Amino acid sequence: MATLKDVAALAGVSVKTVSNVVNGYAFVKPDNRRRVEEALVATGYRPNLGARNLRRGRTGSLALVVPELGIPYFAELAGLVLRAARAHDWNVLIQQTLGTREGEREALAALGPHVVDGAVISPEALRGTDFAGVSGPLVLLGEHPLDLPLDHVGIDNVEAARTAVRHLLDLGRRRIAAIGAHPDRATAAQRLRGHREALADAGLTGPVASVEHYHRRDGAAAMAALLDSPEPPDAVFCFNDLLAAGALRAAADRGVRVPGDVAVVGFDDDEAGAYGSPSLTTIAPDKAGIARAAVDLLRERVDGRDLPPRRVRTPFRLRIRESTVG
Amino acid sequence: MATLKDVAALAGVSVKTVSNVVNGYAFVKPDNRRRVEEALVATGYRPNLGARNLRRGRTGSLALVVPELGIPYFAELAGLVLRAARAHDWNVLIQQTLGTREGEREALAALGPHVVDGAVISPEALRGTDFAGVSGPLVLLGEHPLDLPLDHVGIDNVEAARTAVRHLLDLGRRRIAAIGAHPDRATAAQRLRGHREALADAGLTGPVASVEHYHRRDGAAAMAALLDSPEPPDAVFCFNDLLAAGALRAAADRGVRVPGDVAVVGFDDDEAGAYGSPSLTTIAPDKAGIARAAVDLLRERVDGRDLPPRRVRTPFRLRIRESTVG
DNA sequence: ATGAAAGCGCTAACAT
DNA sequence: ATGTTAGCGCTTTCAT
Repeated sequence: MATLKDVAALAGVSVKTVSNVVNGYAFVKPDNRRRVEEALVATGYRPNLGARNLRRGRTGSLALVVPELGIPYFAELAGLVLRAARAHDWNVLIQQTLGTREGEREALAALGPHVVDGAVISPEALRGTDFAGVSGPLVLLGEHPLDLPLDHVGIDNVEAARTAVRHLLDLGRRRIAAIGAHPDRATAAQRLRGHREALADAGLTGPVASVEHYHRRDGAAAMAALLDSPEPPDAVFCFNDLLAAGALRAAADRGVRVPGDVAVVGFDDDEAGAYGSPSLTTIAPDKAGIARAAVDLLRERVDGRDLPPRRVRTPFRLRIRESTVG
Repeated sequence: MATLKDVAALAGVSVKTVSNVVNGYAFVKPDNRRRVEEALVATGYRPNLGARNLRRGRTGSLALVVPELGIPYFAELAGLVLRAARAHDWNVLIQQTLGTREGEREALAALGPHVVDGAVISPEALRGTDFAGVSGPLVLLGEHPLDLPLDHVGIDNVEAARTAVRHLLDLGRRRIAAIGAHPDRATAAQRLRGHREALADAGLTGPVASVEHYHRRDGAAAMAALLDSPEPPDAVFCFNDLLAAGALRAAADRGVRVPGDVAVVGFDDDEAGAYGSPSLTTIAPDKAGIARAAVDLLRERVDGRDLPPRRVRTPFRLRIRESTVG
């Protein structure tokens, strides 16, 4: 692999001049420029980004930390972050945490200093203290009770959950369950609160099912238990579309009709939900907006502006489909 | 950020000794070791990986190049590659190509030399000549007619497609369509060939639908056209589960029963297919095996062994579900 | 406008 | 066992 020095030798100039040409510096004698450019192609020179970054003190990469790429919401989000990052000439390095605090701490540790310019992280179970040793700029996805001087971007989960449950109430449903409670996930607490508040406004309460993971399997198990209970619900609000997919399947397995016997609402707007039978009513966050905002925020931080922590609240909408208005 | 030099100064030793401690070199005087370790924690020292890699001539990262993370198969595969790479202390940098030749060439170019130690790439439309300027070790996912001295890992697509179509024939279906033909995708050609051959063995032929993308939308459109044709098929083999999901939806929209009127087989074994109604019969590749093999192969190449190009053929199985044997 | 040389933080060869 | 030093490839003063 040719280095600047090789090129300089071939062109008969100093490395400085070659560097100037490579970096588009304007004032290079035309004759030298030509010779350098020829040497550049002759050697097939490609800059060593590692060396350049070492010198510049930047890495050219950012980290994206998510629970799991197997969860469609995060896969889609990751794709959008990749796209947004490319606009800033950033490479993206992805880490999976599996949604555990341990995994999240490991991820934070693994990308110690100098490996990325900053990180976009979607924490599930992190405590404030876990951020102590963190090096670079950080943007948090989702709302968190963590009172840290960090940028956040995400939707209003409480309001979104309220919207979902109100939709069910408007449809005349009265026994509305929630599936997805989790002891130490911040978003779960918020969505649960939205569920509780919307019901309270109507003078109601509803059963709550906890899950260990946000996977289809867990949604199916929770739904099965709910349907087999003495007082089965006439509607279910699931905290993500995977849980909802499992719930739909459990209903089908029992011959329970959706939405006839029980209406189902999800959260995330995975494309799979739009194509299933019945198609899934869901809360649709603006994922592209989230990805873009997160990367832009990170860029500003990395550029060193000394800004106060910001919270960007992205919009969402309720997409009504067959699982509630078949 | 503390450097080796800072630590050395604080501990009153040379950088070499600190480096020895940091790198777990055995022979350090206990007293010095203790002092260095104290200085290490006192300064909160974290090695500058960029500098270390510059020196070692490695980057500590590998690239994974896939069409799109929005496609569940690639999202899941990416998650598995992430996991496999962690076992080798590799960070993974993901690039999306959107399945176009242009995107694939850009991805190859973007990760010029020095940014990754090597790449795992899942090419769709790449020609042999596009690999000319590639720097490091490369492992190709899927089988490709490209006659390049590169490692490949993937399943036998022709045989897998044959298996899918034979299953349909065994069920008594006689008009078996294929959805997913594409002019310049290597895997499409292979699956098409399997379809054709299995039918030919039974003295049959079947309609073939081309698609532009491998998305649900395209599957739905293709299925709609097939069902509306003068001689609708009694079975459909889709080249991935997304196309199959679209096909199932199109059938449902027309009141066509699956598998009663038309049986559907997919490819990839996305988990969504197992939970849908009807659940989807599909070809299930060993994704974890593919991810592991690819990363292991890359590791050997990076370690500089001068090996001949290898092809690892990973197993697959047919998962029979409701969409063919309701 | 360009060259010489220092230095980013680290590892490894060499010396002691 | 540990210190000294060169050098990975690049950018950037500082001269000229």
